[in-house]
Amino acid sequence: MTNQRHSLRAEDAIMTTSPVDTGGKIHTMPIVKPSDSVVYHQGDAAAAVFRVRSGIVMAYRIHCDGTRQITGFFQRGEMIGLDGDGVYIDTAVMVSDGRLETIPTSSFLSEPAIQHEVYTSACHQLHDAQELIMSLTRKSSDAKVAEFLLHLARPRRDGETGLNVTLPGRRQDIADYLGVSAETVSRRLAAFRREGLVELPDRRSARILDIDALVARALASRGNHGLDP
Amino acid sequence: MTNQRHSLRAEDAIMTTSPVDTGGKIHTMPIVKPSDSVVYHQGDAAAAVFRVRSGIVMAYRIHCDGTRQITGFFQRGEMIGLDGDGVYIDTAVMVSDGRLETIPTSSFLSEPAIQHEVYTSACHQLHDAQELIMSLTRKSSDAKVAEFLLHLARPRRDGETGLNVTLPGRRQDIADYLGVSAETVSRRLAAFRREGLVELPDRRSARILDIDALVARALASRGNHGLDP
DNA sequence: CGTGTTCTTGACGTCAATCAACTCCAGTGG
DNA sequence: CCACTGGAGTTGATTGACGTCAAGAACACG
Repeated sequence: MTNQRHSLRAEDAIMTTSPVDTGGKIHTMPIVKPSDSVVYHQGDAAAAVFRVRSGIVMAYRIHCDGTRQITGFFQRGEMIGLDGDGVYIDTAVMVSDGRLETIPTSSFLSEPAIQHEVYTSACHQLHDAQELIMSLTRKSSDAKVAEFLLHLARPRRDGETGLNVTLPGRRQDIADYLGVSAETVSRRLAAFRREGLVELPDRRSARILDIDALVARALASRGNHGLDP
Repeated sequence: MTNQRHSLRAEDAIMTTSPVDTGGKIHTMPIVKPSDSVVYHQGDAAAAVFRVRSGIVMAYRIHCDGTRQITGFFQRGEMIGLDGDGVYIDTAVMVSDGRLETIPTSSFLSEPAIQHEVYTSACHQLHDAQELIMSLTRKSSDAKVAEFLLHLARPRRDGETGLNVTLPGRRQDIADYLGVSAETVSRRLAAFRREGLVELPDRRSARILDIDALVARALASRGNHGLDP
């Protein structure tokens, strides 16, 4: 129903799944991954988790009816590839060029410190997933898009009057993350532009002009078009 | 917007937060918790995780606008109270009488086996949260309710022609889990009853009569009322 | 400059929230 | 035993938001 073309170069996955084991040493050197390459596939045996060193990674799952749900965008410092039963629960793809650190699952069975770090990361992601659930079910499409822009702006604020954000993917990618249609994303962005809340210099970037107004839009829940009494 | 009355007896929480530390022994005796009592509160310092021994526990979060999102129902063997930063990320309440095992967080710093078990549980919950995200955003209310009934029936199948499930909470609770209104839950259940898919002996239980038809309804995505070609 | 992809914009239909009655209990007290 | 009460559930009518379909515009590619 959504997009069937996942635009992934499958051959890139080869260099991924082989964990870099530097002769007994557990901590591994970062591997370079080009844009659009697959980090790991949903359902594959989970040999390692990865820590993002640079670039943006997106994780998604394919529904039985072919629709795609993007479960998260990950940046520097975040862990991806967590599993519970030795199998990856989602697919991870590079959205831009970047570097990843490989941490074999065998290593954190022996090293409690690493295990604790991975555990903490899992809890954070659980927290994020629950936040996403709140957003997806209780917010209007308007609020979803507004919140999404603010979420992107949070880590990278330029101290200027406006905030520049690079949109991680096409309209359809954003739509698959927010659980709306691509047309709706387009409509809401256009509305924000018309009202002077954002500028849209090109397809992959946005510039926030009125952050307070955007925050107000992000907080509004279903059918709530103003402030509460 | 949803319900403000959380019907919780706050005084019950007292016996909860004190972890049962039997003189240096880490594994703890189960504590008895009556229905509607609070296991822990969102935002409280996370002193322990809990394993459910009997009864049903529900976890929820309160949105800034007062709406409630139930993040899960937990039964025997499942872990609750996971955190990443020493603070509970949701509130847990007993839906029925039950017993809980208390596992102080301090203990699984020293015991890797426990930590690994908690980590595995965190990953499972992450998996469940992502499944919930898929359901919430891509499915019709019809499919949500059907899937919910099947989810409840999975752990406790009676080998008979019909499957009896006890509904964990009122209509509003189910609604807050599925991200729909209570009226919609009522309507969908009534529709299933009218079509002979389920029986509703009383308010807190359901009996699945035609599980295949229910599965078909659960798989249907938005606007898909029949089979695919 | 042609072709395919991505984005935008409009028209229309549908599903579910909302509001509002009404019913159905469980508990309470006369 | 029955009226009263309040919460839970059901059902109907209405409305709005968003998905879908479709056509066009903007952009990227060779």
